[in-house]
Amino acid sequence: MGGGEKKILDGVRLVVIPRSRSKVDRARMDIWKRQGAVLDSVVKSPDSIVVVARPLSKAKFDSSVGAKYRGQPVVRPEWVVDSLVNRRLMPLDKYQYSFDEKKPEPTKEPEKLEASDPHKADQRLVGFLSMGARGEKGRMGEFANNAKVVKRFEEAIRIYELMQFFDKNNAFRIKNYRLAISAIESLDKPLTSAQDLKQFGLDRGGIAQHVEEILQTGTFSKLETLKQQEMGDERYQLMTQFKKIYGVGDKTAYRFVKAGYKSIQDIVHDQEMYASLTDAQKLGILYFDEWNERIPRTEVEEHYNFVVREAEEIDKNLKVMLMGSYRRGAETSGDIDLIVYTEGVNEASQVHENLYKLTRRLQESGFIVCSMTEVSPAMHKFNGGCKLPGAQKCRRLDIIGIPHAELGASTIYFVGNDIFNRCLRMLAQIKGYHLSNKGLFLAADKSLVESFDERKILHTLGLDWVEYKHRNI
DNA sequence: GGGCTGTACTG
DNA sequence: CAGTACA
DNA sequence: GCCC
Repeated sequence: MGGGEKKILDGVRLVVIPRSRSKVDRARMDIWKRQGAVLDSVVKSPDSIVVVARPLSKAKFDSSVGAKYRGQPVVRPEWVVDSLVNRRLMPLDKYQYSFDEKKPEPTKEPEKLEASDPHKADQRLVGFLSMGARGEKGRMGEFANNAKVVKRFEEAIRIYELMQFFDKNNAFRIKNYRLAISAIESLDKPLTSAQDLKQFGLDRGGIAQHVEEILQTGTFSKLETLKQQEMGDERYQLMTQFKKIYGVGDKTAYRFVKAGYKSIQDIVHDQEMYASLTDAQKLGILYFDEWNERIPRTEVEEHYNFVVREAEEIDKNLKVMLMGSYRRGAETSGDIDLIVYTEGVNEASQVHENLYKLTRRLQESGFIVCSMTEVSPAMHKFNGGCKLPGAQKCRRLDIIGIPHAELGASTIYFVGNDIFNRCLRMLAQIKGYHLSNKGLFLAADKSLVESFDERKILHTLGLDWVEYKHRNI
């Protein structure tokens, strides 16, 4: 994060209509402001540019912009986005908003990217996304404060996660603590005050206060309160235990706690309750121990090699790739994540059928021992369990079948981690795109920008390549 | 007070 | 549709 | 927790 580069929108007055307070719109306008734009609610100057953020009728337009409208340029938001991406103001006429269009016609590709400088993007998100690309984490001693704050926040997260089963939803609080942790971990210098987190926008607000408290007093009063609450509440420990059963989320775990169960045995012994469980949950109980064990990296590779050999027997062009935490370099994984595709095959029915063929073959060979999803010629994905020949342990196996053309977007999705994906999707939204496992699309008309080339997807979002091992955010 | 990522499957 | 899962 |  260098700073001090010229602001692309310096002095540009924008009137954005309709006014919206959605998170995405806000984040987007924050970026514009940081790039020097002045945002007005009404036209205040002959130079004002009216940005129509969403399709709008002429009547609405007239009432929004009001009497002060003097024939200013009226453009689609892509004008601003493209100007930022290209680091210069784009010609307005190409981006004219017109009321009659059914779909507001967006620019196809955001032209050629002249520079891919994360600076122009939401600094906070990009800061997190480039985590790990930074300096060595040597000089451990100097970073004691960083570690201390991270540890406290992690403890708080753990307790908030327990509490949200019973009380209100802490998910977004938890998310923000996680983002703060990522920010601190990406810092290339010792943490001495919340000011050090300015580049992430965390130099004021609740998180900043907590950071200051921990740095100055070594204590974190909020955490102490949380610990008090956790202690002496057996329900929390039980919830955590029950939620480790595959297929059991918070609602079901809460049901178990309400029923007074103290162990998984209690669930099985209650015939009525057991009968009410889904097949997946019953498997989750059956394989409780094995599925909560970590799988060594080398064993993940053995499973992969087995599947690859079977796939080759079906069709030389049937490709299998290892995804998930393995791809991020983890020494152990919770499950085995595979993508399968067939060279040159994009048609949905064929994609599904090829996944079906592979799954059937793996079932017949005895590798797949159980399944949580229906195995049919129309399957999109497989979730189940597998065992290597002669092995004792059943491992969780996920396979998704994808059109070859979607390899890049699918890889982003399936390599993860989840937080990385969420940041990326958020960043996409802010920049007027929509990112899913199927591809990167323009938000305006859902037209495909890129799905095959992972690099291109990141690049279009203003990011340089992010190594898989740096996606653990 | 309300929103906060996006998709697929089960029952 | 709610619940759960996947990243 | 953060932002409007």
